[in-house]
Parts: sequence; C-alpha cells; structure tokens
Amino acid sequence: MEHRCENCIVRKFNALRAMSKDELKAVADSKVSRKIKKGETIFDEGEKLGGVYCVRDGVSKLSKLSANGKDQIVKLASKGEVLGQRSVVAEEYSNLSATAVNDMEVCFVPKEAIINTLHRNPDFTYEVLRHMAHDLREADDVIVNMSQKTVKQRIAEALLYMKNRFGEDTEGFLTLVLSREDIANVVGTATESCIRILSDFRKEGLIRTSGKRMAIADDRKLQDLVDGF
Amino acid sequence: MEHRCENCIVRKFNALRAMSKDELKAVADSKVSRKIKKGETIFDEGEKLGGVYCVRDGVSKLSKLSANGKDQIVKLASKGEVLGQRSVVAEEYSNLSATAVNDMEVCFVPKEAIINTLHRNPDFTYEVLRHMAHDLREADDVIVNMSQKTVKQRIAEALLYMKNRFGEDTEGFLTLVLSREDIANVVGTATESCIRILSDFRKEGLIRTSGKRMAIADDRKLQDLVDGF
DNA sequence: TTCATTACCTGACACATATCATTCTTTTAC
DNA sequence: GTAAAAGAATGATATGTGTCAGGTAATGAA
Repeated sequence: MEHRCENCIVRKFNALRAMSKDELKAVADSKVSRKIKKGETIFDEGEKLGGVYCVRDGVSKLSKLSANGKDQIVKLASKGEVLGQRSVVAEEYSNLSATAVNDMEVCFVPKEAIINTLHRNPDFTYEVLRHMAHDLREADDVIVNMSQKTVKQRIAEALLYMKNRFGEDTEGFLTLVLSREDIANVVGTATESCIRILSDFRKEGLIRTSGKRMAIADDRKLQDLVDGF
Repeated sequence: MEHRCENCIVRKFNALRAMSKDELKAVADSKVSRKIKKGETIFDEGEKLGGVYCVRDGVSKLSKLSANGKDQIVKLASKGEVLGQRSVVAEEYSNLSATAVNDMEVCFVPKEAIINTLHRNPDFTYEVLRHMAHDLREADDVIVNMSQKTVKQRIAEALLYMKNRFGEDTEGFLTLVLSREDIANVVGTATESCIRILSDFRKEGLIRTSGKRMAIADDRKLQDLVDGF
C-alpha cells in the first residue's frame, strides 16, 4: 500500500503541515508516488505542470538552460521540499527543469488539491507564501554572489553549502556527490575552470578527494576565501 | 486631506486590490503618505521594517551591498509596487535597501493591517503569493543572465528593459534616467566598463545620448546583441 | 559668478576566466 | 571482464573585465 500523507514525516518541512485533516486526506487520495532514477528528469523547462512534486528522498537540481547551451543550476531541492510550487501558484509554464541528482522518490500531487486549499485555507496560503519569501531572499543573495564574487569564492561557498545543507559521512566525505560539471553549473562557470580550482584547493589542502567523493579539509580557510581574505 | 486607498488607482496594480472594503479602510486609516527626495533612502538593508511601502509615484532601486563595497541593484520598483513585502511576510530583517532614483511619493502601511489580512483573507494572501511567485521567476532569470551573458549583452538588455518598462519621452529619450554607475550596478559590472560599453554603443549608432539622457537608436541591433548575434 | 563636487570619459595594464585540444581515469553497461 | 562512455585533469592561448590613474565636462551650492 501507498504511504499516507497524514503520516509522512517529510510533510513537517513544507507548507503541507498547515493543511487541515480533510485537506490532507484529499491530497493523500490524489497523490501518486513515483521513483526517479539518477539523471532522469522530473519535468522540463517550459512544461505545463499538472501539479507539484513533494520530495520524499534524494536530491533534485532545478536548472535553466541559457542561450549558449549551458545549464544554470538555480537551486538544489531535497527531502521535504516541493517542486513546481511557483509554476502552479502563478499558473505559468515551468521556468525551470528538475533533474534527479541521485535516485529519488517523489510524490506527485495534482494541482487541484493544492489550488483548492490555497483559496480556502489562509494558513496554508500564508505558509506557502513564507516559503516563497524565503526562496526569493536566497535568490537575491545568489544574484549578488554571482556578480560580485570570483569563481574561486563561489566554488568555496558551494562546498561549504553542500556540507552544511547535506552533511558528510563517517569518513568526512560530503554526502551529496555532484559532478564537477554540476558544481560548475551551480556557480556559473566553465567545467574546466571548476576542475582547475578544485585541483588547486586539493593542492592547498583545503579539500580531499577520492574519486567523485569530496571532503572538506579546512572549513576555516575556505570560509576566509569566501569572505575575501 | 490625505488620499484614501479606496480611491487610489495605484492599488489596482498590486495585491491590495484583493482586499475587502473594510480591510482597505483599515489600511487607509493607518497608512502615512511620505515624500522622498531623489537619492534619499526609504529603508536600509538589515533594518526591521514596521510595514510596507506602496509606491504612488517615482522609481526606487532595491539593492544589496556586497562584501567588496559595491551595490548590486536587484530590482527597480515603480508606481503600484510594494516595497518590503518579502521582509514583512517572512518576518525577517530586510535583505535589501531601497533608495529613491528620482523624487518619490510613497504610502507607508503598518504591517499589522497587512498581517491581519494575510491571516483572514485567502484571496489577498493568494494575490500576494502570485506577485511573489512572479518576482521569484524574474530573480531566476537574472541569475541565469548574470552567469551566462557578457557585460555587453547585459547592458543591452538593461537598456531595452528600461525602454519597455518605463517608456520614452517625445524626443525618444528614456523616461527613466539612471547614472552610469546605477546601470553598472544593475548589470553587476564596474562603472568604467559600463561607460566604455555605452560609448561603444553610441559610436556604433545603437544609442544616442544628450547629457544624462539616453535614447535607443536601434532596438533591433540591441536585441540581436542580447540574443548573441 | 566661482568653487567644489560629482559624473563622465579614456588609456594602460593586469588578471581572472573561457575556450580548445589532448590525455588519463573512472564509471557504466553488456 | 572488457569495451565504451563519461568524467576528470592539465596545458596553451585568447579575451573579456576589473583596476588604477589621470583627465574633462556637468552640476550644485555659496
């Protein structure tokens, strides 16, 4: 049997926690669980979304294709986050595409259940609003970082972010494994530049690597770099 | 006597149009009109906002100071737009500062009236949400532009944006007059680079200038530049 | 007006970053 | 396990942009 939203822990982290019992029941009845393999896309830029995707497990990258064919990763979403919220709320085509960074499990929730609740339950709407306000603030910060920080600083920041947000395993390696290309797309640089800078970091003892896995060896120095020292 | 929100045309452009008569009355009773001179700041980054500012007239730049002392302009707000919305909704300190680009007239609306309505009137909350969803989309686009387009392309785009958004006078000059420094801060580049590129544009016949005033002479070529031709 | 300040402009130069080409390594799939 | 594909690494080179330094023109205040 499928999981019931009412008992889903993931819900605690997103706006669905503000739903009433009945509303949640409606969501649970209409939702569809879905497994997504690493590298598969959940939805594409320009697609009309029929609902939102609630992430139960795994990590997704939200990216936008630029004119010169490069993908800019705008956000990484993990357990508890809801994908496609913005597009459904604004009733627009998606401005981003979502791709699984590792194997994922998501629940697709048809938009009707969401929109109904948005019209009737101000607590829920307010909660969604607060999440979006938070996203907007983060987006503002990214804009400033993009234009004012060097690639080196942005990569250092991305590494620290990955550690803080997704943690590290028992050996100290970052839990979230991203390819150099993905990291380059997060900070908005060429893959080669990213690789070069990561090599520098390794040589300077700021990070350790083992295959695709990466570990932060000197938080302090990385942070100093970000702050411009 | 002060203007009444109920009759304010500006309201039609923002979320306040979804307020009930009574709610609007409460806003009108608590609001304070204020004139702001060109160059004055409305609020500062890190400030705790006691409410939002509804723009009746003039243009404001919303900017964020970066570590290296440069201002990044994140958004330009004009008639009908509401400043400080994000901070009030999220109950956070402001992440941006707002400065008048020209003489302005704004109405300060204490947050209580707003927050009360957010909790009670789902139509209003939904409306605010839709506006924020729109802002978020724009922010995503800016992120991609920042990281993938050249300074030249971004300046060309900014000029076209200024024309489309704020229009031009009878002589064809852009209505919104920004200093080169402000334009540089919009596109995230050095003032000198901005000046140089605008000079190039002038020499190539893409724009005309007369003192601080600027006119777009060749929309088509500017657009081609933006698109990478 | 005159002075002071701000905005604008230009040149020279350094440097960060992108691009292209090539090799080596790791991962994936059959 | 092996082949094929994908990812990582590195060098050489070109170039876009930032920085510093020195101007002129425009603007505002006394």
